[in-house]
Amino acid sequence: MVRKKPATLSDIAAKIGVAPMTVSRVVNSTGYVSDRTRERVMRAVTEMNYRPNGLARNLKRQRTETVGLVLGDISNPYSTEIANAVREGLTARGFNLFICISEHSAKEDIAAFDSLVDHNVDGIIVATRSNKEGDERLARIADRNIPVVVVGRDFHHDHVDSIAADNFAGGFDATQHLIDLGHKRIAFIGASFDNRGSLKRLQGYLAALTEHDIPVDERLITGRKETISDVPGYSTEKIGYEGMKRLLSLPKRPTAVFARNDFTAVGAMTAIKEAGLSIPKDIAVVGFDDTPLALHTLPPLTTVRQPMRLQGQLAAELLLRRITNVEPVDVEERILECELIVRQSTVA
Amino acid sequence: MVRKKPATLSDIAAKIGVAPMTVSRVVNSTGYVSDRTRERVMRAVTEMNYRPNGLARNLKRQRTETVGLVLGDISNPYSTEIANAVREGLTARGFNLFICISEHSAKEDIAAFDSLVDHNVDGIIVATRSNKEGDERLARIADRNIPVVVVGRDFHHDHVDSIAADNFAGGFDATQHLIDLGHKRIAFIGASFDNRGSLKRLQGYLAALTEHDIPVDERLITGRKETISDVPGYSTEKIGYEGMKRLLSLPKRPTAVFARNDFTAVGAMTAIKEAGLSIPKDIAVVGFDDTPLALHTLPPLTTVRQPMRLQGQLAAELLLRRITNVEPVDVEERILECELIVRQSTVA
DNA sequence: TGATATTAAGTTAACGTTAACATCACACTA
DNA sequence: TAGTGTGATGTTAACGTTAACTTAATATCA
Repeated sequence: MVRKKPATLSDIAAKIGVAPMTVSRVVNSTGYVSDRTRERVMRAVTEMNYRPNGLARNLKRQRTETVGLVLGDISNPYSTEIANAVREGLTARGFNLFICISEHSAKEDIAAFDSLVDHNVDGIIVATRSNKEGDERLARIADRNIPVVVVGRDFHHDHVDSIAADNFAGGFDATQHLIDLGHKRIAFIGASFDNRGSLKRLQGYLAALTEHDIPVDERLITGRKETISDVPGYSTEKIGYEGMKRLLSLPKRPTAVFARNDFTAVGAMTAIKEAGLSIPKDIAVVGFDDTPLALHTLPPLTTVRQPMRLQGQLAAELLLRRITNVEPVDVEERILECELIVRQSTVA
Repeated sequence: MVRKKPATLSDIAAKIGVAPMTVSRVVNSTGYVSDRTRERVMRAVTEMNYRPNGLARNLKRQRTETVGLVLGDISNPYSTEIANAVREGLTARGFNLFICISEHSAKEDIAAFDSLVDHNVDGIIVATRSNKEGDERLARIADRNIPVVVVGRDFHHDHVDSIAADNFAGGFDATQHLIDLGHKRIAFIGASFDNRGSLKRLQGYLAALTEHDIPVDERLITGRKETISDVPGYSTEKIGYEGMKRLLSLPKRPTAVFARNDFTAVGAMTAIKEAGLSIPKDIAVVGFDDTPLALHTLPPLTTVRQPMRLQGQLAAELLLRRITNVEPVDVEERILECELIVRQSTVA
């Protein structure tokens, strides 16, 4: 498309017969400029629809006042809440936020990192799941002393802060709650047994069973076997629904299910109700995340609340600390507590 | 924080005793470079952890291969789906996507536009709701011949393409469907009567009633009176729940409700079930958007599907057309059809 | 064998801005 | 009246890259 060249500082300067520097001073409200000159410049700026070229400005200034946030699948409340909290923390301090999406693939993770680095953002917050190539690139970025903070990602580096919810404890508590209610056959929906290496919620579930000498029955752990390229990365209603169907067809069905997240729990609940069973009498259900939805299921969903906003706030705070501090700062690795919210899907 | 200066082209060049241009050629795989030199450069690049400075490169090249997307509240499937579709369309063509969030306030809208323009993005897709100041700024940006496409935003400009779902027809069809089923007292949840000026779904509802000579009862239209600064902008389960409660307490309650979106519908369904009423026998429910959730409510939700992905795809396509085309292009203003999906929340 | 390509570099001058310094006029002070 | 301050500008040289041009060596061909 024919794009007439946008006006530059020099264009304005030439038009009214002053030095570009004078225009720069007006535009940035720095240094001395007489009222008369200022006004003439202003008029020209408006007339020519001038906007400073950010690239040139940032190149010269060596900072962009912009932060990048890399999210996986954005269609889940976790990403969303974090993004909002990060944004609030940053805009309050005058920083812009650019969000990049990488649908949980290493390649896209890297592409996102690179495009942010290429735009010279002042720092990066990463909230995608860990993967080998991505971690390597991230380490290289951190090596270059670009401030990086990871959220909910298993990544460690000399000067990368990390924040995560205590998913293990959350999974443990959820399962413990069901055990306390007398359940022995407790299912897990949302991942396969093979994911136990990386999925903390599943680990918590397994640990709780073990602690109470309840044997682990692999048939009770159901859900897509997760790979990094799964899209969406977030476990869905569909997975919950189908997983529950499978569980219901077992010779001896579970009396309780712990779903990996609320969406999955909702899908499971649908399957349970369709089978004509009652919640929690026949089968108790626990979710995870305490999304707004959890209040509006029938019955309302018992779930584990993770402090999503807090994670975002902290991420913004720690990143700004790194960006602003002249002195090197110590690494912070925070694990935040989760809270079991008991509702009627487990106790009538 | 102590940030040791990142290596530049010249640093590499100095280190191995060649001209910066030669390094540039290696890095960009352009022009002629001997194998020996190439290899030496490559080694130095790795050794010094060199990455080209995107600001400088883009400043020189006068393009960034980056597109900005401005979303309102990202915590709703509409934003999410559009973002994903846009992203797909762009990455396929080698463009990066930066997403900015503006919680539906004019101020933040403008801040987002500005920060994108400042980073010299090659084009902008705007999917936030219309507001006066924002529209003005957007017009100024379009005046500068920066490619702009709006999605679901009521904005018209000589060279800004626009895309939207036919929300009016969707609202009409949903209401028509309920009328066809014999309903006379049909409520609308999710906005107030005062929003009829801007809310197409509500207009469709009103038009359908009028066409069938059903008098409009303002008490049956309930929901937050919307202002631009509402956060989140998306109508929620809570609003649906509370709205339905109000409707149920009316002397003569409705026999059907059309909810502004699926979330609102889910909230309404909870309220209906809590009141011991049956869906659809006592009260029929229609939602809007056909989110994944709609399949997993009980009963499954009748809803209006709007082509979210398509909107995103088209937006990417039209924007790329503007970015790529050397010739001026005609304005495209597309209104996409919606589709009524009938499920058991209206017909048993 | 000279003419013409091809390969492999180097040089120069921007892209648009601003930090740092320089200049000059004028007012004020001792 | 010289000395100092300060207000209002201008000048220069980067920031890191690359397009466009130049140079020089080597290869190819009639």
